[in-house]
Amino acid sequence: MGLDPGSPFVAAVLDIVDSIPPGRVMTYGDVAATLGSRAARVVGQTMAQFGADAPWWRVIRAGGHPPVDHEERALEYYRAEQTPLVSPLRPDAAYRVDLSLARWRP
DNA sequence: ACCTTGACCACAA
DNA sequence: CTTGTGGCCAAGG
Repeated sequence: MGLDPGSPFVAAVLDIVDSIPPGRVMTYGDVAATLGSRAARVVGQTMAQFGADAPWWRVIRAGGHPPVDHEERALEYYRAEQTPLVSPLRPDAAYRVDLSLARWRP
């Protein structure tokens, strides 16, 4: 179940993700919009199924949060790539990427 | 053709 | 911060 692996949409999404430079990010919606689409969810499905060999941590949600259930692994990449983060005000709150600095627009 | 399922999004309360 | 609502779109049943 899932997307067609041969779909042009899938290939296009992965091309864009591969083009995001280290330390920068795009939102799911940004990737879709770059393809002239509003299918942010389908971008998410694409990453879930075919994103393992792509820099998946550079595609995040519109609020700056990394993909659900991948926050810990993503953080390691952000530290290594010097991706600008927004430190939580409260220690228990989730971290976010600083989109105003890190957002990449092709 | 209808319904459900998602690494989603915007907005309101 | 949290929920809820409505919208989006491809794939599969």
